[in-house]
Amino acid sequence: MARKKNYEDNDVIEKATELFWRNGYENTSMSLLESTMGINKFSIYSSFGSKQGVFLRSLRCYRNKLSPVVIKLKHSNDGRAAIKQYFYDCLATYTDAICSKGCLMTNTRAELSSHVNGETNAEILNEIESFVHYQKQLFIEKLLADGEDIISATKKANYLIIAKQAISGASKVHSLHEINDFIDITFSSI
Amino acid sequence: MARKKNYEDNDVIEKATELFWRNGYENTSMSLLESTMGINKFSIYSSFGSKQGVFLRSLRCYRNKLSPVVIKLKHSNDGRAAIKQYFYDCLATYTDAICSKGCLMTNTRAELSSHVNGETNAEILNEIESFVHYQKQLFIEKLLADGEDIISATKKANYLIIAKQAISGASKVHSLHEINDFIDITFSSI
DNA sequence: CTCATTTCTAACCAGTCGTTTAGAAACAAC
DNA sequence: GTTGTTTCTAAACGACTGGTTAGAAATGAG
Repeated sequence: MARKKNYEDNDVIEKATELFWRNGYENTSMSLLESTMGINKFSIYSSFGSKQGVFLRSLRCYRNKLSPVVIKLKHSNDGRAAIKQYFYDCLATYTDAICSKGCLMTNTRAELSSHVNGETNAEILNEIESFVHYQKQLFIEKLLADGEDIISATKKANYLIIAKQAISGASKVHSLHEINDFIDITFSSI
Repeated sequence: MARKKNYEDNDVIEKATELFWRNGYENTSMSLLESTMGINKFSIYSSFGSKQGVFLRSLRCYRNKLSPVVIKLKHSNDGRAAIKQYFYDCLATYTDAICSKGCLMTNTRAELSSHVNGETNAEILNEIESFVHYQKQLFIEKLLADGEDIISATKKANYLIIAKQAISGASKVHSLHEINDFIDITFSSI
């Protein structure tokens, strides 16, 4: 029984996600969020509470973007070949027409983990950590299905987790050629 | 024929380096630099011109810290075993009593390469890029000495450059155990 | 239409950012 | 001791930060 708001939460979060993805958390200001989301600070704060609230919703939005690729890996029967394909699929999501933005979660973990103001960002980092853990379990699952024993599957999963993070970072500063070299050799060794 | 300044440039830069290394460029404010370097803003600006000036001197200071490790690699005759040792040596410099700060150059490249205000930071990024290039040439040199042909040596050097950057990032969020798994498998495949 | 409720605009908050500057303090040459 | 030069302290600069708020505008219920 009152005025209706003229925007959809999911629509404006979609735009915020793109912005955080490109700029990082700290380097995305509220005024930049205002202009990009197309609503002003009052609306942002009344809908999402805080800058961190916007970011948490953006993280969820990002995971949704990623989920088809993750599901494809989960349901695949190709063992480590499926993991290699997963690497390529993820790499494709990092890159748009202009440049590579890397992985939003990997970027954010690198950005926030060094800060000492840990308490404030703990919720964000927990979300990311739990995804990384899920991803690692998927890797182990695929390696076991490929005939690996649990010891070496775990060791190789540790390797692959770090290698996948490397691709996120490298996609921003290296050529596609160099990254393909990296993926090739990464999977030639496991 | 005037007042003498009561600090040594190299001494205060040493402290600034530690600070940038731990916090990153953007997250190190001038007032934090003031208190850590032990001199006030006037002195900082008259000695180093700007925040970026302080950082460029800090980068040089960091390279000096790293140089014995690089020289050790350069003069070694152990081929890829020397590169593996170089990885361990670098990893050791990333970690102090409290935590791992990663590699200052790798951290900085990741932090600044995404910003669109590229012009301002171009000088910093150029310095870093030239070091990465030199490092890659060293890797190629060692692989060639190990009997590799130039094509595969180059491909493997691309792989190693990205792997080494991965260690910098991973050292901040993964256990030493996981990183050792990573280095082991990295060198088992080349 | 009236009225209560919600969303909107736009100004404002205190705090911090990198940088500058006026003036006091210290020093070397005379 | 005076003078000229440099370094120091400390306050201030405008621009920006994340966040708040008063009041106008819009809406649905009676």
